[in-house]
Amino acid sequence: MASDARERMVRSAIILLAQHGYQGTSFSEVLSHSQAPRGSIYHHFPDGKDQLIAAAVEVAGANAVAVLDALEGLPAAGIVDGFMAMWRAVLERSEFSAGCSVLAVTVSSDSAAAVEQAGGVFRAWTTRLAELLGDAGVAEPESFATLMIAASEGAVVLARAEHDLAPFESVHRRLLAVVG
Amino acid sequence: MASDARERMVRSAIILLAQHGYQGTSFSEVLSHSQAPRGSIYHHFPDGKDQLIAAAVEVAGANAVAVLDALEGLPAAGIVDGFMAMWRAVLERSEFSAGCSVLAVTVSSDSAAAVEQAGGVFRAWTTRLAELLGDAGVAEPESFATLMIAASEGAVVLARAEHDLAPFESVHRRLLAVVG
DNA sequence: GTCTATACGAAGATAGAC
DNA sequence: GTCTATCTTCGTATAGAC
Repeated sequence: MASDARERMVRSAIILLAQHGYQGTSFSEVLSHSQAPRGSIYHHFPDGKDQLIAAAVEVAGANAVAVLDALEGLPAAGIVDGFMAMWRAVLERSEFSAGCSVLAVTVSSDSAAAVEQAGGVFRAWTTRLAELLGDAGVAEPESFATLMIAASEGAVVLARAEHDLAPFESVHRRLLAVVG
Repeated sequence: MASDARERMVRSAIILLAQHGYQGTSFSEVLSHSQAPRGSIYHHFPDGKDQLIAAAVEVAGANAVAVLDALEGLPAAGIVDGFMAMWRAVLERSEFSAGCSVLAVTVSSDSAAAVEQAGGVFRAWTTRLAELLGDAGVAEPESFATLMIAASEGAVVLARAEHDLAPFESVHRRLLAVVG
């Protein structure tokens, strides 16, 4: 299928961003990872790399929102567990070689527009998570949602750097204690 | 002074890492930022970029440990405030263009050795912070220290992406509530 | 200890054939 | 819609003069 190539490239860009950051996500890497045909880069992304990265951030953001949506109606502890399980899966499946692609764009992109877009994604996550926590009866849901996003992002980085799930699990337990 | 050049280059590398990540910290950038003479790169860093980055991570790690040391003897809330003040200063002075250079190396370096070294720095911070918190009478000091490092690192990223100190301050307040 | 010059590869991007 | 070829710029690194 022809239009499959674009989707595969975006998906590969998300993975490569999560592993090696912005500059590590080169066209060559994306093409070899996605098995997409070389001549179709500027067909699908006429504005070049910026457009590819923007698509990747958008899709990565939407993916996490979908994970959050699936947690609707759960009690607070279930929401915490579900959200942390998503990040744990990233760490385990990649053997600590991948993290959050949106965070990677924030700290390693040279494009102000890309950072802005990442900020929008973080805001969307925080807003949706706060809704769920509020429905579950958590006090000050926005404040706890912000803590949860920040702590989980940081915990993923710590686990990656230390090649150890321990700091991630420690943060997970502490978040449960706070919300309990 | 001749031997000043090396120190200036390392200092510039720390700043550039915090702003643009690993690949954004090129020799050209480091040289123009540090005003160091071009011919002295491989004099001071015969092993090239890897050696420069390693020196930057080591110094950045030691700098934060020094900040922690200065908080010795304070009550728990003072330790939280002092640690968060360090990161707040980075965000404010850079107008949200800089974050943590050790985190940046973790997520955007292509060198496994550099990531290992970053992990060692995070461990050292956590250990020292846990000591201080334990002395201040905090229960489960290691677990809270890990949460604090993770949450502060994540909060810095959120504030950068959103160009707003609000998520950072929200996390700061929540950490105080947890420890208080 | 610092300089210039340069080698070599990889990056993003464009042109034009098919 | 995909291909090959090519351009330019930038990155790291080295050689050899001063």
